[in-house]
Amino acid sequence: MPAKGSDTTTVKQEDDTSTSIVGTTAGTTQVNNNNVNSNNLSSAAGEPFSLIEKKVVTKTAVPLSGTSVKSVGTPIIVDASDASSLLANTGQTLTNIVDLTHTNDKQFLKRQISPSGNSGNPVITKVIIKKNPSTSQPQAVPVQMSNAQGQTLFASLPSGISIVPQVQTVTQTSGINSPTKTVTISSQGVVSSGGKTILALQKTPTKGIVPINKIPISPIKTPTKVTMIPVSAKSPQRYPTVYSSSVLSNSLKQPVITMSPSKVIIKQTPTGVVSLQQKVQTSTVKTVPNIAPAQQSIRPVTLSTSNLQQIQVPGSRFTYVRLVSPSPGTVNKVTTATVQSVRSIAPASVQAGQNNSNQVKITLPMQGGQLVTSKAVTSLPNTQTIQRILLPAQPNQNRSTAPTTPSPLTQIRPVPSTSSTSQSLSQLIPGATLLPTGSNIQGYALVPANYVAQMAQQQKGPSVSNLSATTAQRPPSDFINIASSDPTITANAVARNAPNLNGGTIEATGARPRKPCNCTKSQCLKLYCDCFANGEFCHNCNCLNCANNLEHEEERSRAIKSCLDRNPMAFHPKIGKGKHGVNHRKHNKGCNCKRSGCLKNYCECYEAKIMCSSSCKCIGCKNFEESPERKTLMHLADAAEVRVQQQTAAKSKFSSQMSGLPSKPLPSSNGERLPYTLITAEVAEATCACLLAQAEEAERLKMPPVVQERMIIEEFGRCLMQIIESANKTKDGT
DNA sequence: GAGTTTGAAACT
DNA sequence: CAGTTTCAAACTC
Repeated sequence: MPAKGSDTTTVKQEDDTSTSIVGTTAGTTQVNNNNVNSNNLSSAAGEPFSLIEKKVVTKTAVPLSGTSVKSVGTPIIVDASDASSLLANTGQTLTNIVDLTHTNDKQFLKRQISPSGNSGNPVITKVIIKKNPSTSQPQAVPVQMSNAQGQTLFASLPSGISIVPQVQTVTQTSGINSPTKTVTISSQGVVSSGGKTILALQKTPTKGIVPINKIPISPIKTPTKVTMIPVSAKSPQRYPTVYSSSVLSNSLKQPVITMSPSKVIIKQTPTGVVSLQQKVQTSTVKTVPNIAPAQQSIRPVTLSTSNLQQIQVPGSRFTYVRLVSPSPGTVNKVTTATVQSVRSIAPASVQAGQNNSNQVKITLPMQGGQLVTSKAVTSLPNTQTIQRILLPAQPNQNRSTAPTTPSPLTQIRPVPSTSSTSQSLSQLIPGATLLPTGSNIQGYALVPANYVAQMAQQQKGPSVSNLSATTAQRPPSDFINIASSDPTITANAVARNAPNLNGGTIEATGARPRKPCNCTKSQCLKLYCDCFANGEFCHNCNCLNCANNLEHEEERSRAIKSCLDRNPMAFHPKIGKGKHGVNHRKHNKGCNCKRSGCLKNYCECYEAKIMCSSSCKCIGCKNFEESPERKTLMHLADAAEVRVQQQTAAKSKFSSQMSGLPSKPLPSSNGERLPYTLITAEVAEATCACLLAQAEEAERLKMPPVVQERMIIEEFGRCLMQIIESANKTKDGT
């Protein structure tokens, strides 16, 4: 479905991994899929251009359930003029971006380009890197696009970064039996296909394009190269942060895209960095596995002239800067703007002012339809040294049943630790934590994910202003990692993070109850440490000599790299989908149990509540479907769970009954404390008798034990009520 | 809470 | 890749 006014490029493609996402001329992007749960701003799609106000949607595609699309990447905006050199410089090749890697079809790229002689209209060239049909070498395919409206939508970006002010739709024909697929390139250059957000390369705006500032998306040293936006996928599961060794490795050196001869995979790094991962000799865009819908969208980002708060970590040579929303609103609002994710794609829009205005109004859809809007000074000086935009980290999770509660937005941005950064920092997303460029881990920083909620919790609900003030002085230990606050999220370490973390309670802030680690020797920098394995900072843990925090960021980064060197999949979820889909989870690596029969939590499969599979190398496994031992355990577990639930319910009921009563003894007129003074031995005895009678009655009715318990407890509640009533009557003389 | 068991991770 | 060691969680008492 070509967007109105957009050019259409038809691509014949054999691969059918794509569905369609259609953008509009307004720059909004709408996922063309019924499954899309766009909870807000979806109506914005199709909005025509306006000279007064333009909308640019920056978002990732919503995963499309029921499609085969697995990979949802990150829109990457690259200066087309640099594309070739980028490839050359990296010594690698980039071929598969939109999966346009077909080599034998002259129709590979049927371009229907608007007349370039569209006088007065800016002509923008987009470049898609694809495989050269004849040489199989990567090449940049420029696609000219003209703005049908002849309007300038985008102010100038930092040199090299551009936004194509209109959407281009690429229709893919996936072979004879495959339906036509559409790939749409949104106005930000986000190439999306079926929930996949794919790399788009765009040329710097040509003459006539009005500069705009945008969310900083550029490497510090080469401030225009890469934009990374959250990865998403269709699976309802949420999975741990994906660490990419190659990316990390590269990132530790140069902020460049990691590319491979055949594919670029946009992934997340350990620190939540959305990044790219190599994958060789594969023709399809690889899935970032099992990221829940909640993770699939770009977190709402509000550009604002936020207050910048520099955080000087004692003993650290880093200067951290974080943004705090200048809004005098509520904590919730700040939290929303900072860390909240949206379940479905909620397109954020950038509303550009009049041409040449250097203000951009960013409207960001928030969960629940709430919009947070703020104005931002958008001039992004070319001298800015922001190296990379690290967009929201995806929380770690491997439980398919995990609800998609908001996960924290985490952002990592290296910045120079000089005062000159203030201006550019003004565009940072609230909550961002910045690393100085001087760091040899520049390009990475650790973002205080969820810190707002944490602070709210720790500080017993401070106001926003307090939040802001205190944030600046918070020690790094208060910054937690990029992991999710999802109460049910479990992290990468599969088994250990199975369901009932911290007893299954959910923190008051809604943050996931994270089980504190107790590491003593690993400094929490090895995979032994669950926090580390989950891509999280230690926080409120019991570990000794912990280095899994901001204060040891370099060390931590090295450790991550080391882990990835050993095992590139080290930070991948251990539990993946089995052959039969989401409902058949499977331990990717399999367990290796010898003595536990795979029926204890030592076993990662068992702990993850999945059965052992052919991948397992366990001995004496009893964790299979027909295992009587397993069934027995399951029944026991179920019974226990029911019992706990009933007890909880009974407690709750009792509490509600008691809620109307004085919480502490009220002094009576004569100094007595009623009704408590009435609980004499006789009263207690009578109460016991009532309870016994109730127990007998329950037994006579042959109620299940749990029901009997409940009956007795309820009887006890009634007794108490009677006692209290009697006390009150006595007190009142009635 | 201390000690033991267990299996993944790390190491050789 | 296999064997061994280290480690921290799970478990037992």
